[in-house]
Amino acid sequence: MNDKVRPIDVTTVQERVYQELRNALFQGRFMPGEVLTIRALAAALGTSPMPVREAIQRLVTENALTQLPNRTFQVTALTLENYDEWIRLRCEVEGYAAQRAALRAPACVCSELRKINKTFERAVEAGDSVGMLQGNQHFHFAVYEAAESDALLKMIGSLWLRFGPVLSFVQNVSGSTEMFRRGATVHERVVAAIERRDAKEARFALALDIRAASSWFRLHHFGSAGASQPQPAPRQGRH
Amino acid sequence: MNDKVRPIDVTTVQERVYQELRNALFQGRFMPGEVLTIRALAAALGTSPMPVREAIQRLVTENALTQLPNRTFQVTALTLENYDEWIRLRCEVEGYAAQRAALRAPACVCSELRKINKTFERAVEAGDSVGMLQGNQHFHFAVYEAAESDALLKMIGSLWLRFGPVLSFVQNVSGSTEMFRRGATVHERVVAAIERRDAKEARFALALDIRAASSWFRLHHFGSAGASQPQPAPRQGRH
DNA sequence: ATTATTGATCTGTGATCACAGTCGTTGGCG
DNA sequence: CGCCAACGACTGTGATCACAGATCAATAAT
Repeated sequence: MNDKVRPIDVTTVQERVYQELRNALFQGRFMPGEVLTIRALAAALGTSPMPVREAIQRLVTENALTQLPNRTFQVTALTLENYDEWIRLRCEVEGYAAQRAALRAPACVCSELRKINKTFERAVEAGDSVGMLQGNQHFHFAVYEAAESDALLKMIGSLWLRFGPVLSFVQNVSGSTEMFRRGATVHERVVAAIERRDAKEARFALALDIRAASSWFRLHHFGSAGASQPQPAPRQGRH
Repeated sequence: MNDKVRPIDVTTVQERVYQELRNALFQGRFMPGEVLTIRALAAALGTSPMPVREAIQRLVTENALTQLPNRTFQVTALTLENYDEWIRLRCEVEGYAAQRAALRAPACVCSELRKINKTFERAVEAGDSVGMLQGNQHFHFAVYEAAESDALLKMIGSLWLRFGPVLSFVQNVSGSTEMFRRGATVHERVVAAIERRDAKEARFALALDIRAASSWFRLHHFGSAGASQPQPAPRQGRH
């Protein structure tokens, strides 16, 4: 019977709405601070408000959306005050993931990572801004998947949700090419560290990548004023 | 007019349900693997099913509850396979919080921490098992609050949610007194490190505390061997 | 006596409705 | 001309209902 019909999607409508909103946030299709209404989303998604409100509540729990005192929802806007806070958290958690990947990843993933980074580099040289963002994201998550921890991967995905809207803002800023080009170099450094199982260096290099990109973002997003440099050196975890 | 009436709770019913369930999980009032039904909870809480399902969905996104393929909900049961995974994550994240606390905390919080730890020690010596758990939790979160990061605090709370049910299981295991007594000693080591702003040592000591407690828990919860015993909760779920 | 089937009951899910707030606009009054 | 009040069009929230799938139990058939 398997040759006659194929399995269909049996997931909940609410789950699909959640995934759709998540993807949209990831790809920066929403602006930071943008107001979302349940009914409008329901109409756009072609469902009733019911699944949408549950999906929205889940995103609020993840801090991807914020509920104002008016009880209206908006895409969480990173302020200058808590921007560095989030970046440092990312350095810790994603650095740990890289460290774990260096200890666990089989050798074959390194060539895979290099291939992904090559695609990323091509997008950079071509000036394809959406390709850059996607390539960068693709590389990072390939590393995190190599850490082989569902819990960790989920946590990182939750962290990235808050930066998706920021990306949308940076898409059309000139000068990003140079920044991404340096990023590709650091990526190679990460892969090399994973290849020789140097967990400490993998962690440092990945945190460096985040820190470099974040300071560039901060400069163009908030302006230079008040910009405090994140911690001078990454702290190594002990085991 | 302020002297005639006092402010009342204007939060959403859904929010209150969420907090109530969260507290219940924190305090280990639910068994790992216990099955929860929306209607039963709604009746127990005195509301309609509507706020409950939203609260439950939020807890599912936090991995505090799990939705089976049956689409029924159960309190997430930590298996031997992913137990260590969660513990290592906790060591990283909570260790980072301790490190941050060491760098930021004003001196006055150290005396506060010592006071909390003293209360904890008294509960240990008195053999008050719920007092031990509460005291331990109280101390840890006092440290994490000293890190002064809402995002971090929320993330840690989310991590602890999964260990609440485990605590309920360990409450009536003999020999916990000795374990907690050692914990109080390590707590003191954490405070000392924070006091002299030794971030590295604070991180190490706090991770040590988690690791020591977790290996003790694992021994009594899963048994010494790799064989994981069937979950202590009722029946349900053959999938 | 044992197995298979059917029926009742309970599960989550989605839609719809009612309601109480909030916001913006428009109308009328000073 | 400017300000304020009232109205109307939104918002999220909670309750209720209808329905499909799953579970369990009792009954019927072998």
